[in-house]
Amino acid sequence: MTAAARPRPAAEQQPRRRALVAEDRRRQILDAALDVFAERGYAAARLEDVAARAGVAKGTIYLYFADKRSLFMDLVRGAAAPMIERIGELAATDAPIDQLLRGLVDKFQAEVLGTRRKEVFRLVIAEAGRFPEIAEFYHRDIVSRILPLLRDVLGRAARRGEIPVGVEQALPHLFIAPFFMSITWDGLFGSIEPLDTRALLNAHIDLLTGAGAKKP
Amino acid sequence: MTAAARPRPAAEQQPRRRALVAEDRRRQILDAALDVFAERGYAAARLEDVAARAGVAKGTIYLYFADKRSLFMDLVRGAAAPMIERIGELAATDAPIDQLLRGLVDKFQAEVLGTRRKEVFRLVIAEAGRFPEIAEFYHRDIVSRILPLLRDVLGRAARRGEIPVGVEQALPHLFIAPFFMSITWDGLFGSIEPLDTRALLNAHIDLLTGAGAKKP
Amino acid sequence: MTAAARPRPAAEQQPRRRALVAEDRRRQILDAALDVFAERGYAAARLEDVAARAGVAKGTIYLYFADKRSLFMDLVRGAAAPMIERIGELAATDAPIDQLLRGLVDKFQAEVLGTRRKEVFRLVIAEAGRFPEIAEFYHRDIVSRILPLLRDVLGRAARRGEIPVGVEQALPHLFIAPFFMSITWDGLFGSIEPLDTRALLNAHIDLLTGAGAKKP
Amino acid sequence: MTAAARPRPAAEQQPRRRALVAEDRRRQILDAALDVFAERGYAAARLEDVAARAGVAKGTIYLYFADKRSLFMDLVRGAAAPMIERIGELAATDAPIDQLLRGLVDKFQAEVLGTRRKEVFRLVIAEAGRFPEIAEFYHRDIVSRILPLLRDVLGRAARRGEIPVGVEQALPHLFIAPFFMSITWDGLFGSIEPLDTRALLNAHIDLLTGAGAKKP
DNA sequence: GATGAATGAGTGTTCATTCAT
DNA sequence: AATGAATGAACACTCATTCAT
Repeated sequence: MTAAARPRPAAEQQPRRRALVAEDRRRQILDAALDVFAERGYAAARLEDVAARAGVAKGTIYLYFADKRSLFMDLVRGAAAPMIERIGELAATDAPIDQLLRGLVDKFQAEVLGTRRKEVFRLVIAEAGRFPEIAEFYHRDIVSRILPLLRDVLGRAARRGEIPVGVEQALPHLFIAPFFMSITWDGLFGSIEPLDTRALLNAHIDLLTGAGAKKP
Repeated sequence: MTAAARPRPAAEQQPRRRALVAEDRRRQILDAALDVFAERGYAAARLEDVAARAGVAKGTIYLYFADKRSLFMDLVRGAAAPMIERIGELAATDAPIDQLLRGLVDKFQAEVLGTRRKEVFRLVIAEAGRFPEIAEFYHRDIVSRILPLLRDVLGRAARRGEIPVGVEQALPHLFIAPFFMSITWDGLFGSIEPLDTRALLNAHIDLLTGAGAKKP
Repeated sequence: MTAAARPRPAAEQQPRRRALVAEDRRRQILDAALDVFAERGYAAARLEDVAARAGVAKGTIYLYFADKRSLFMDLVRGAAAPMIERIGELAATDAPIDQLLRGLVDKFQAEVLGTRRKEVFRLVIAEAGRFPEIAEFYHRDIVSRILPLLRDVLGRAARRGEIPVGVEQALPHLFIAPFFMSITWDGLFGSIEPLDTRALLNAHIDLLTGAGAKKP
Repeated sequence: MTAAARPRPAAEQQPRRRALVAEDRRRQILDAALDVFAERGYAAARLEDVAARAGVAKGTIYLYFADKRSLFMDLVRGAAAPMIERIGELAATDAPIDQLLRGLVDKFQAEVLGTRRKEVFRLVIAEAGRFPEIAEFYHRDIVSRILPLLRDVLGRAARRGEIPVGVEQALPHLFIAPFFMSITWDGLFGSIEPLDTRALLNAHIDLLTGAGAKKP
C-alpha cells in the first residue's frame, strides 16, 4: 500500500522471504530425516536425532510435519516427484532401442543411483510393508506408468528385430530387475562387494539387444 | 512317538525327550518370530506378540535366545542353513546350461519363493543395514559361494556357445537380479500387481540362452 | 465515538485512543480465555486457542498478561469485581425479609446465572484448589462480606418473627447453598437434567420464610 | 492335581493369592491416584507421581489400567459403587421424616464427608465437564435414584403434615443443596473458614421440619 | 524349566514462553 | 505494538528385559 509504486514493496516481500525460509527449513528437516531413516529404519529412527541433524529443536519438526509418519511419507513422496515428471520423456524419442535403453540407464544413474534418492528407494523397499499408501503411490505413479512405456518401446524394438521376440510380456519386469537389485544390493553388500552398476546395466542391455554375440 | 519304540533306561530317555521338547519350543518361537518380524519389521516387532503367537510366556523366549537381536539373528541364519548345504549340488551336473538354469529356478521356487523363507530373505534385505553381521554372513556363506559357481557354469556355457560371450563378468549378478526382484516385489506390490515369478524367470533364461529368437 | 465529540490536540488524543484499543484487546483476550478455560479447564486450556478465538497472535497475549496463570487470575478477579461493588447495596434497604431475599435472588440471576460470570464461578470452584490466592480473594472480598450481611439481615428478620429462630448461626451458609448448587449442577447435569434455578431459589425462600404452610 | 485331597491345593491357591495381590496393587494405585488427582486436577496430574506414591514403577500402572483416563474413570466409578448399593436402604424405614433425614445426614457424614470419597466427589464436580460419561454415570446411578426416593419420602412427610406443603417439587433438589455445598466449600475455603457441616445439615433439617419455631 | 508381573529407560508429541522481525 | 516461528521441558505411554515364584 504505502510503497505500491516500487517493484518490491516490503509488505509483499516479507512473506515471500518467510516462505523461502520456511521451504528451506522443510528441506533441512527432510534431508536430516533421510539420513536418520536410512541409517536406522523408520521405527528405530528418533525424531530427536532428525532435529539435531537438521539443527533445529525437536518441536520445530512439528511445525512442518504433522507427525513422524507424515515426515516419512512426505520424504518418500517428495523423492518420487521429479521422477514422475520425467517419465513422459522416456519414450518420446524414436531412437534405436539400444540407444534408448542406454539413455534410460544414464538417467537412472544420474537421478537415482548417484543421488540420495537411492536411499529413499531403499527405504521404500524396506518399509513399504508397513505403509500401504506408499506402495500404492509408487505403483500408481511410477511403476504402472513406466511398465507400459517399456512395453511399448520394447514391443516396437521387437517388431523392428532389434530384440528377441517371444519374451515381450515379461520383458518390462525383466528389464527393471537389475535396477531393483542395484538399489538393494548396495544396502546389503555395498561395503563388502560393491556392485558395478553401470557394467551390470550395460551387460543387461547388451544381452537384451544381442550385442553380446553367441560364439558361432 | 519316538520314545515308544523300545524300553530305554529312564535316566537316559529323559534328557533326550527334554532335548526334543526344547528343540520344538525353539522352533515354535522361531516360527512365531518370523510371523511377527515379517509383519512389523525388526524394530517394531514386539516380543510379547512373538510369545503369544508361539504359545509361550514372554520370559520363555529368554530361555532360548539371549535377546531380541539374537532371536532375529538365529532366525535369519537358520533360514539360510538349508540353502547353504545345497549350493554344492548346483554345479555338480554338467547338463546343458538351459536345463541347469531351469533346475535352479525350480529349486528357488521350491525352497524360497514357495516357502516362508522368502519372508526371511525379504527381512534380510530390509534390515541388513542395521545388522552388518547378517550381511556379512549372507555374503560369505551364500552370495560369495553362489556367484563363482554361476560364473563357472555360465563360463562353460559361453565356451560351448550356449550363451552370448562378452558379458560373462556381469552375468552372475545379472542372473540373480530377477531373484532379488521377485523377493522384494512381493512385499511392495504383491497385493496390487502380483508378479508371475515363474514366467519372469523363464523369460530370463530364454533371453539368456537365446531361446527367444530375433526376428530375422 | 468518544473521540469524535471535540477536537483535541492530536498529541493528547493518540495515547487515549491507544489506551482504549489496548483495553479492548485485553477484553477480547479475557473473553476468549473464559471460553477456553471453561471448556477445557485451566491445565488443559491452550493459549493458542485463546489467541485464535481472540483473533490475536499467540505472542500478543504476553503483552497483556504475564503468563497463563496471570491470565487466569485476572479473568477470575475481573469477574468478581462488579459483584464486590454491589454487595454494599444488599442490606441497604429495610424491606421485609421475603422481599429482600427475592431481590437477592433476582440480582444473582441477572448478574451471575444469566451471564458468563456463572462459568467463571464454576471455574473457581473447580480450580481453586490449585490457586490458593483465588480462594483467599473470593473469600475475603465476597464470601466474608456477604455472610455477615446475611447474618445481619436474617437476624433482624428473625427478631421480627419473619423467619424461624434457633437456626440463625447456620442460616447464612444455608441460604447460599442453593446458589452454590445451581452453579455446579449446571456443569454436571445441565445437559441431562437442567435445574430450574428460579423455582429452586423461590422454594428456598418460601421454606425459609414459612410461606409454605404446614398442613394443620 | 497332586494334592487334590487337602483343602487348599497349591495349584489352586497360587492364583488365588495372585488375585489378591493384584487387587491390592490396584487399590494402592487407585489410592495414590486419588491423592494426586485431588491435589492437581486431572490434566495436571502426573502418572509418575501416582506411581511414586503407590510405590510402583510407572509402567506398572499400565498393567492395571489402560491409560490415564481409564485410571480416572475407574477411580471415580469405584468410589460411587458403595453408595449405589445403599441407596435402596434409604427409604426402607418409615420413621418420622425428621429421624429419617437425620439418618441420611449421618450416613453422608460417615460415608462421604468423613472419607476420601469426599475428594472423589469434589473431583467429579470439577472435572465432569470433560468427562461426559462420568456425569451421565453419576446422574443415572446416583442422582436419578436418590431424587425420586427423596421426593417420595418428603411427599409422605408433607401429607403427614411433618413438613410444609407447596414446595414439594423443588424439595429434593433443595434438600441436597447443602450436601453439594459441603463438598465444594471444603475445597474452596476449607483452609480459611472450615464449614461445620453437621451444624449446617442439622439446621437444614430443623428448617425443613419446622423444628426451628417462628417467634410468635 | 516356565511364568508373567514388575521395571524404567526411551520416545513421540504438546504447549507455555521467548524473541527476531 | 504485534506477530508467529522456534524452543525445549514435560509427560503419556511402550516394551525389552529381569526375577521371584
